[in-house]
Amino acid sequence: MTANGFHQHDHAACIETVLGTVEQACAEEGLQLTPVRRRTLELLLAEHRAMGAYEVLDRLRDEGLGSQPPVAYRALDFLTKHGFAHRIERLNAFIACAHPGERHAPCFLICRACNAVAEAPGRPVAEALRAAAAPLGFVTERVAIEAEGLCPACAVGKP
Amino acid sequence: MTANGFHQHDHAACIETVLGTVEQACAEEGLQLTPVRRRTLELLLAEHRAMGAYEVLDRLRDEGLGSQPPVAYRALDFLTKHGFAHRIERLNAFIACAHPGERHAPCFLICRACNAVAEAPGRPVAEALRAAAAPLGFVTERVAIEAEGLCPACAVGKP
DNA sequence: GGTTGATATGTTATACTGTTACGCTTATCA
DNA sequence: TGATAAGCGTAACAGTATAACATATCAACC
Repeated sequence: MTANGFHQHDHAACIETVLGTVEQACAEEGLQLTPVRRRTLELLLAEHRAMGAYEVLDRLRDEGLGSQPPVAYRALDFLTKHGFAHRIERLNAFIACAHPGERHAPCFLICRACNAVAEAPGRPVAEALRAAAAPLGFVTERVAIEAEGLCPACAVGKP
Repeated sequence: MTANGFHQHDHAACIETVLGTVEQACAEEGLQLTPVRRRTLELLLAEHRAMGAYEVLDRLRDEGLGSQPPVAYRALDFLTKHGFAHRIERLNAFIACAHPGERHAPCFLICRACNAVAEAPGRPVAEALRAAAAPLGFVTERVAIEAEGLCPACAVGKP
């Protein structure tokens, strides 16, 4: 058991579930979940936090799965492009998607104290953003919605 | 006249207005609008677009106002900290605030074609984000809300 | 006047993040 | 079988950001 979305949960089971979902999605869409890509996703899932590209690269290198930055960036690009992972702009880091398969506009809550990142239901927020953009004639394609603050655990007793 | 917020406007007048507002705000709050800080703000205002820190630094260096990265970063930190400029996470860049003084949760529209950045009314979006975060026990302190897409000018004819 | 503390700046070095470019391998398919 | 595309390996480099330490300035205070 470890923290995810600020809550305790069965970590191993959640990894299995997500991996299975992603495998299925790749099969259905003809995407190649190659060893590097799969292992990268597994690393993100195992950590259950936002990881920098170079942090991922270090792990991959340890396992003989690529030693140069482009290897990690390509894998992360693949994962983010297909919604299996997300990029946290504020942290220049990446996190495994908590709900792969579901078409969702993610929104992230970043704890400034412990760096935990939770994925919150972002549909209403994304809609509000689109609504704000439309009057200006702006065509919204992607959104990055991130809140920084304190997670429940860190909010207790910390100013 | 040049583009701001995807619209034409009187550029010189808008620079004057903002500078005046910021000067007043600094006076009232006892903040030091030093030469480097003031010039940095002027640069951002004159360009009326998101500028990278090193781009700002190059200009400052040309004018003998500091030649090393920390100089630019400190000035930009000061401006963003006090709401006179904003950081665009998606671009690793900075832009002068269009409405200094007004307490506002900014939300940005970034054109992926011409890189123009507009500041849109973000209050409803920020509120929606807070509403999404609260049930998880997250205490929101700052928000970064950015939309990427096409501005009105670039949306015409471009796919 | 001199001291002290707070704030801002100057400077060096370094760390972190991301991309370009090129070549090789493999899989696929006409 | 040859052409094409996708993925990976590698080297080199470009862009972004900070740590650490020195210096300067100025106001408050004794």
